[in-house]
Amino acid sequence: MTDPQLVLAERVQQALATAFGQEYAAEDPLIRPSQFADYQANVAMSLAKRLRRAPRDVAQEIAANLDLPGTVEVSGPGFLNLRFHDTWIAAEAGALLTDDRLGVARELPSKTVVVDYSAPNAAKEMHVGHLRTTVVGDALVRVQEHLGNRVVRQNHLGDWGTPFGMLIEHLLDIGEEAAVAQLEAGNGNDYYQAARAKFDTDAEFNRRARARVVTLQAEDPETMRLWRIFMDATVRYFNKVYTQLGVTLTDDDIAGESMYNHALAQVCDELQERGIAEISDGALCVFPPGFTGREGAPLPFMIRKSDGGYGYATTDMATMRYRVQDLKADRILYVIGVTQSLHMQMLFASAKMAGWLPDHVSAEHIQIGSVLGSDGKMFKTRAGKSIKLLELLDEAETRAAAVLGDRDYDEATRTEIAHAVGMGAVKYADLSVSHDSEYVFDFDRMLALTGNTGPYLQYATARIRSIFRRGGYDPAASYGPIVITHPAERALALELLGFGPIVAEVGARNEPHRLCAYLFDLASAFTTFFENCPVLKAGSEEERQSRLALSQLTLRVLLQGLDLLGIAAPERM
RNA sequence: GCGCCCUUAGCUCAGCCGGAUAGAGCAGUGGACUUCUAAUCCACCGGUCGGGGGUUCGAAUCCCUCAGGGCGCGCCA
Repeated sequence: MTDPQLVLAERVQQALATAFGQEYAAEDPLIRPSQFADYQANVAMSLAKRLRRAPRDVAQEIAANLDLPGTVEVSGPGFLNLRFHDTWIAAEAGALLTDDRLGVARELPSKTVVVDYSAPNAAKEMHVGHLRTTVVGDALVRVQEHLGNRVVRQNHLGDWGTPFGMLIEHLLDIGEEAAVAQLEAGNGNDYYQAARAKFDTDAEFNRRARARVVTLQAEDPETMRLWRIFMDATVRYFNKVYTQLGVTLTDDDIAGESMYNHALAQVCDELQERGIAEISDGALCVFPPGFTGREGAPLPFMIRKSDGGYGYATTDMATMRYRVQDLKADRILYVIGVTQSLHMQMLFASAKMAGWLPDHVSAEHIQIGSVLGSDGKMFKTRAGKSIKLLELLDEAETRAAAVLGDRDYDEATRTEIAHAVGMGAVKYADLSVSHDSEYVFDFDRMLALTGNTGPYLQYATARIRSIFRRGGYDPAASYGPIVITHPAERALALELLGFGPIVAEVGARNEPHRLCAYLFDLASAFTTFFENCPVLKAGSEEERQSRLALSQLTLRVLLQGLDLLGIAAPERM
């Protein structure tokens, strides 16, 4: 199976070399999708000036030397309209039938990709934003693994720091059992606020909380026991969210801030000794070049506060070193909110100064945009409180069940479908918009069965399965060969060839929304095919075999694509 | 004050490594159901791509500038 665009690029480059000399063989042929053909090449116009010839002449000359499994025509000021032969498309699509990777190439050489995502903070509210970093991160992880890379998931939990003093004291106040119950139930927010309120108003509690921070830092056994009780209960809640969502994170992927506690002093000492960090106003800071704050003053990346405490900058530096030196990362993806942009830039710059982020390692901040309510502001309830994630997910399933209407399913099947559709809707909404843009959360829109939604794609797979079921065919059996006789068959087959390239692109650019757009286009192409080309009632056995093959391929690509997004597709809807 | 991001159809968003007449979904209007799941489809309507300037054969896309909005900016993480 070959990427159509690559085929065209190679052929056009050959033509360039033949027509204008070997030095043009590596020229980018500027292959782009076209509304007038399958693809177009725009290289003639960009080359015209250098060749001192009219663009149209250049285009003519390329066309004359072009050897294609298709046709070429010069158009407009110098566009090359490229069109494949039907037989070529049919043969390439046919090759997918026996390719269990559906045209997705493995990345060679394989890389080690560390993906930092989800990272809820146990000492802060977990909100819809965490849902998005989790969902997007998990999709990126799935794509990277499918591309053959070694993926190391890192759930950088906020599980350490000064707030844990008051959180532990509050646990003692209300009792371990009550605390665990509250945390497991996902009421960590209420828990935090109760602790906070006492911390702010109750002098005695405040004193205890501060003292508790000290024993925590010293890893006093009893304090550590309490801390573990708190964290275990909290993690059980996180896991509930992950399980319901179908996220691949497990306890093995937890690599929270506490894990780096021991490295912090050494990080600071080393950076100070090497002159990379300096004392400023009593705090130890790195001043990476190019960052300025008020009045042009250099902006500090503070790795030790003046009171000797450490902040997240310190932990992040230790984390970077660990990922590069111990995990042997080739790429590190930080799937973190866009609001952390400046911090990330300073982290990367500081780590480079320290030599902990060498040039051959690529650290990338996958900026996650905020999720907004219908009022265009941060997604909250009317009371201003954050919405609890489990409640939100449950509501998605309830609404999904309602969308299913009165289809004739038994209760268990119904629940199962509602679960898949509800989660698919929520996840697809997070994934189908470019990850760095904000978007407005809207149940009605994400659960719609029409348009670019998860349920629409799931429904598309259910319909295809229905064809096989109705006809008594097995979608896993082999069909074909593929013969193209109708434009809708042609368009569908060509679309199928685009799966491998789009997955590679998503892996390279970390942009799952491109896969969403592709799958939606594919589903649309299938619908057009479905409307125009009877499968079971095809005119001949040959035609039926061909159309079954196209249907089977579409189903497999949709399922594989949805799986890469972390979305399950029910057999029926 | 400094820095980053955003502004594309009534709404929600793509497109932004420059390429032909700027796309999709929803909403609106008009069609298509004795069906391979009509919950799916088709067509139409709808935009001076925030304003202005520049680079270019060609700009939604690159550069400058202005306006409006968001976010961040030494001791929270």
